Amino acid sequence: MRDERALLERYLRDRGLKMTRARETVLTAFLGLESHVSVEAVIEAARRLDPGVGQATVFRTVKLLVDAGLAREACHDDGTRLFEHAYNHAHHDHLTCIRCGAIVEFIDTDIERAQEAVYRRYGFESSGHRLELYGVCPACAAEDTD
Amino acid sequence: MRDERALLERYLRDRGLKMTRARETVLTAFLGLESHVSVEAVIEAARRLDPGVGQATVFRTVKLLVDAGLAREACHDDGTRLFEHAYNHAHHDHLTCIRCGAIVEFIDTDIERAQEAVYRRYGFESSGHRLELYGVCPACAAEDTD
DNA sequence: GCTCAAATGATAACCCTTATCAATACATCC
DNA sequence: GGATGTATTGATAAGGGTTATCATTTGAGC
Repeated sequence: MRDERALLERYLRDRGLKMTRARETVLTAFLGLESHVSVEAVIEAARRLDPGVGQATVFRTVKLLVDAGLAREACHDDGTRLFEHAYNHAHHDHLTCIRCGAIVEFIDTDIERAQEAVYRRYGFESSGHRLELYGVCPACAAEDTD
Repeated sequence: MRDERALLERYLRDRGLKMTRARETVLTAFLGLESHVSVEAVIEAARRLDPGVGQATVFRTVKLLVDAGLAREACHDDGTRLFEHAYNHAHHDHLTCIRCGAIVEFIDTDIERAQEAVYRRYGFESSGHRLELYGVCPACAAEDTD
């Protein structure tokens, strides 16, 4: 939390922007939530800390957090964007259960390596990727056989 | 085209739905377009065949095409959904240039294999995945060094 | 052909997100 | 510490893409 705040302050200062109470509230709210949160969830959390926070401000601040490297946009399947922590959270991919929505975060070095090979094959410079695996988790699969 | 039409007809018949002129128009329009089209593009193409087609109908029919296995939803990064052909189009992933938007379709058996290993590791039944690699294509990278 | 449910198209509504703008708060300079 | 000028705020409206509503039309089976 201390680190994140310092990171955001530096990001703002470097661009002539200001550290405000609203931005601090949104940052605290976001850090207190688990992964894969919608902006709406951040709005609710922020208003528990300070009911006066406007939703436009939260949208703007979440975008700032992404630019500052504190948040990262995750999957957005139904038109709603989801965000997750990016600071001190190593890169990972997602394995999602299509029944119950459970999300497993994983990292697989074989996949990463193979992706690098694809970049080389087509002469692209890598700048990131998004991998979502979909399936049925063990618990939901067990229900099917009951 | 004949196959696709037959496929759609069977899909509709099995569900007590009807093959209509509008649905035929949308199917023809969609099949005549290249990969990664927005619904708006399908609307334009459909209205070139039959100006009277309503946009709500195109949205509904594209969804039908997805359910029938003729179309597949591709990436949707800016809030707009994109669709691509799914019939007689082998599974593939996408490598996208973040500068010029060029899209390379590729299939990599190493990645596919490694994904299967991830499913096994977590006990999930596979039901599909989405992989988008982002980078800078050779042409755009060359411009940077000019 | 008749019948009846499904489908259409025009329109309004919906959701998420962004723009507008007067009022306010912040950081800097004195 | 206080004035100054710009960034920021929050309320509201607007925007874009998608979906719901509903009277009218169309299709498939009898």
